[in-house]
Amino acid sequence: MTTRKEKIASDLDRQFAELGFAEQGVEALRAGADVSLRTLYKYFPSREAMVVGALEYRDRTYFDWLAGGPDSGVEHVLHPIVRLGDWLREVANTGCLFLNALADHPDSAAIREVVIDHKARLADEFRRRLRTIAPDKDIERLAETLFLLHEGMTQTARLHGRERATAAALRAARAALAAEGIA
Amino acid sequence: MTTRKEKIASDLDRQFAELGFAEQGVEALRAGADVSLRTLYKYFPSREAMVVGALEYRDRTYFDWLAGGPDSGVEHVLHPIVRLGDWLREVANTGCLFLNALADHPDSAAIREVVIDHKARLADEFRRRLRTIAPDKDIERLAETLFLLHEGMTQTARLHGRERATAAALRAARAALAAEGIA
DNA sequence: GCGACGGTAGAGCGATCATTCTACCTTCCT
DNA sequence: AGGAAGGTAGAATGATCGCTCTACCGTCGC
Repeated sequence: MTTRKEKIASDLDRQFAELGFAEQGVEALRAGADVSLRTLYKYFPSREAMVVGALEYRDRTYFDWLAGGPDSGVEHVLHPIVRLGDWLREVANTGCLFLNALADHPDSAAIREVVIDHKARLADEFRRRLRTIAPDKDIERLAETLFLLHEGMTQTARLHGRERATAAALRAARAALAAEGIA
Repeated sequence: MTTRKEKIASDLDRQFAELGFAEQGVEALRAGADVSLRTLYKYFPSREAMVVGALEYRDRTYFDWLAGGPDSGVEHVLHPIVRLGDWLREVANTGCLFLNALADHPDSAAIREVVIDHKARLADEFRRRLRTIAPDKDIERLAETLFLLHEGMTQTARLHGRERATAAALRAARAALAAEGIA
């Protein structure tokens, strides 16, 4: 079931991703979501709430999108990085939506919180997957490395292109796994 | 010799780094640089020019700052990553100034250009250093990987802390070098 | 039929922004 | 001394912003 709020949040997310945060006023967001200003403010009572709503929407859909793929082995661990490559192909390549939001609203505690939550969830995803292939090892350092590669890939894709960034991230990830004696 | 314009550019850079781009109006920039509005506009005739001026200033100083350190071996190659750790300690930890500028002004061709130039120069720095330790190898893939780690480290430092991000980047860089049979 | 309800359109408000302009001051060359 | 050059302070301007408000409309149940 898609609620009306969910539909609007999806439109907001798409607009922020395509056009950035700074250059997108509330009136433009309203037009893009095809609702009246009053209705928009009913569900998101301030511009900041619209940004938070869009980020929360993307947080939800991103982890759904991550599901599937190989369910064991090294490929299972590397799947979020491969999948990020697909994501970067589908959406406009303007870097990480969460970090862009942070850059545009450095003083908003609510936005900072949702960004940190999303990134923490992503780091946990890597830990969870690593434990499936190395249950008796300390995988914390590897999890940090994979997270770093994931972040770097998003930013690098803007400058070096998606394919080269993905390949570099995967190469480095495999080397890091090998260096720790995994796979 | 420090020109007046250079001094103002340095003040702009500091202010953008500490407080971000979005929340810093021209009047605040003027106060921070301790000049009159007219003088500020004389050297930087628009707000966009102020952003470009600050980025160009940082581009210049960053490569000066990078000089020094070990002048051969793997440590020479990894020096930009180590040095980035120092940089992240000195300045406010708000991510990469260049990518933040891009996030805040997605439609400005001038800003996009200076960002891309800076990042290309950084990638070249890694290529140059790699050639000193592996003159007869194809180091392009390694250069891409080191660049990716550098970018990822900046972003990860905001969330995982500077030390852990630096350590993860260095570990992954050494593993990548080893995987390619270097060092 | 009709009133309540939940929606729309869009004008209006106050604040803030980038930019320009006026008026004055200091410094230094001749 | 005098005047040009180049600085200052800060008010004025016009545009834009986030947000609120008024007025109106279609669709229900009864």
